[in-house]
Amino acid sequence: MTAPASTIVTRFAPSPSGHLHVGGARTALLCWAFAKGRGGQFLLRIEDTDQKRSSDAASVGFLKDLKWLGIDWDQGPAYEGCGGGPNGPYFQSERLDIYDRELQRLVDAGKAYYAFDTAEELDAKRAAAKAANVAYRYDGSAMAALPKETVAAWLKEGRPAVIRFRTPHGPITITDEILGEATLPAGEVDDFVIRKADGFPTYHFAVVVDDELMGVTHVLRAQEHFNNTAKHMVLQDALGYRRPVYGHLPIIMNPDGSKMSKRDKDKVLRKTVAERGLQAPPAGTVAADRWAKWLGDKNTQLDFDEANALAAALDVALPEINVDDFRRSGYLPEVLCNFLSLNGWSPGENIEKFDNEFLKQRFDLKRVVKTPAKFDRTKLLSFNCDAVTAMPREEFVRRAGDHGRTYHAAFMGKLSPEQFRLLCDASHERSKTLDEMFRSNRFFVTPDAALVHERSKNTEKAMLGAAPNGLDHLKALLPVLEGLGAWDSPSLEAAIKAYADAHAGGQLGKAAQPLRIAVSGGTVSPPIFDTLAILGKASTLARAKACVAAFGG
RNA sequence: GGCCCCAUCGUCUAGCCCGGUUCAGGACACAUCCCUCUCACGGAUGGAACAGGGGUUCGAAUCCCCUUGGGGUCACCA
Repeated sequence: MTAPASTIVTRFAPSPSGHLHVGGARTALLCWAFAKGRGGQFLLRIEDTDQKRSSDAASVGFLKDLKWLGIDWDQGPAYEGCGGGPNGPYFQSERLDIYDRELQRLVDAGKAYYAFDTAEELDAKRAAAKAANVAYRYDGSAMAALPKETVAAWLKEGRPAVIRFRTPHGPITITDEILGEATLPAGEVDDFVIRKADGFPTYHFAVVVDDELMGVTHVLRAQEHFNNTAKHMVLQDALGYRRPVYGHLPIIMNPDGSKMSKRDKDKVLRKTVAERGLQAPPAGTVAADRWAKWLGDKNTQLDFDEANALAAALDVALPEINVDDFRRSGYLPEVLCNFLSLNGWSPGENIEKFDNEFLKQRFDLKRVVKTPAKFDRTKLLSFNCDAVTAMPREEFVRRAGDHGRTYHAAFMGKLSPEQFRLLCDASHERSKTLDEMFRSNRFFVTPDAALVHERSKNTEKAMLGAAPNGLDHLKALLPVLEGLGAWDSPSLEAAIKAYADAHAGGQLGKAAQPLRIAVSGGTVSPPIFDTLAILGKASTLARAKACVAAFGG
């Protein structure tokens, strides 16, 4: 398991708050592809040094999402056959003794010092800098000059203290495989905190220590970390560590250029709630006190489950941000990976449909672009549609079934296996996602008596109007269907086509559309013969009669 | 605002490193038409970009500079 010294080791190091979003997934995927395509190892480390924001549930969520995407890790938290390894623990919160040891080395060498500034003091200085329109930099001259005895005494009396790194004065040049070289002028990096008052290391410190100890050779991460690299480099120098190769990937953004965030979900929900004038939360979605807080404060965000429940109740689609959102919406993991890798990279040669194996073989840093990418869900949907429709029949039945059992249990429970197969066959070629057939075919599982025949512009146009209109045809079709012996798609097709030929001038639509409205309540369904076959004779006739009544026949 | 980075169709991108083979290629989206029992799928066709300005050069999307625009970052968050 231990990697030879020459082996490439990459890592994905998420902080377990919230869910794995597409940006993080892209980083993980590319790290994985880079290492695995070169016979190296891909390592997963959980950066839970922020006690307030980290949770075990979130950690497990990340592992689950990574697994679903097909990204396996050689070292890291143990989960479903992945993980383990000689360099653990892989949760930073379990490595405090290691950080303390390294921290002490820096303090002993005079490369780091205790600082006792209060949050209020620092906030005031930051505010002043902002008011003066200059960049804030910590001035360490007072704390760094504190006599040893004073420090010891203050520590002893329990004053809150952080440890800051004594950043050497001078310009720092970052070398990046994607962006090239960049030099930060002297003074740009101040004496930053490396251990917080709660005893936990800061991100910068933990990252540097762990990357060294875990033998990470290549650090691939998002461009928002680019400036941090300077801090990591000075730390590596001070600790006598090796320097990994860096590559900063372009950030993935919203189509409107804003940073992708879960706030976008709240935006959609707020808009819908306002449009419909909703006063109270739909039952079982959001607790009353949360609802009031959310409505009252635009900065309050619903959590994952609340947002999904509310969206389901309102029947609105939320913009997908997290990997789990895409899964719920019926996207295929292999398609998501494919599309994600195309944000910021391309294999060239006009190739854009490929699997993770191909990505592993072909991914390299030279072809990573430097510009931020706007995430185009429409194109993703098109890719997904191609992959779903290209699936073999059996595979579609299996995967749609899995999806249905996970996200549409009630729907699945109301169809027999045979009905579900027929529905799959009828829906497969028009499915852009695995979720679509469940959302657009609810009428199949609505009890006959509960089906509403809505009087809308479209339905009235199809049913009413000059004779013979849709209602007339529907009435005439009733005895035809009633007299039908075999109730399957071919028999229905033969009978209904014969009717259309004889009574509607061969225009199948004149017969099909009234039937569609009769059984679905609306104007959209799978092909009508399949639809009637799945529904069965009794339901079809009951619904047709109810429809005749609803349209005044 | 300081600092850092970037700049090809609406979007993702190819081409740029090593200037001519490109009046810039692909995909998604869009438009028109066809197919059609609805919705989709599919087929055909079309419009669509080298941010602007200076250089260098016989020649620039490709090299240099400036302007403009965009992004990142400036926490006891990662």
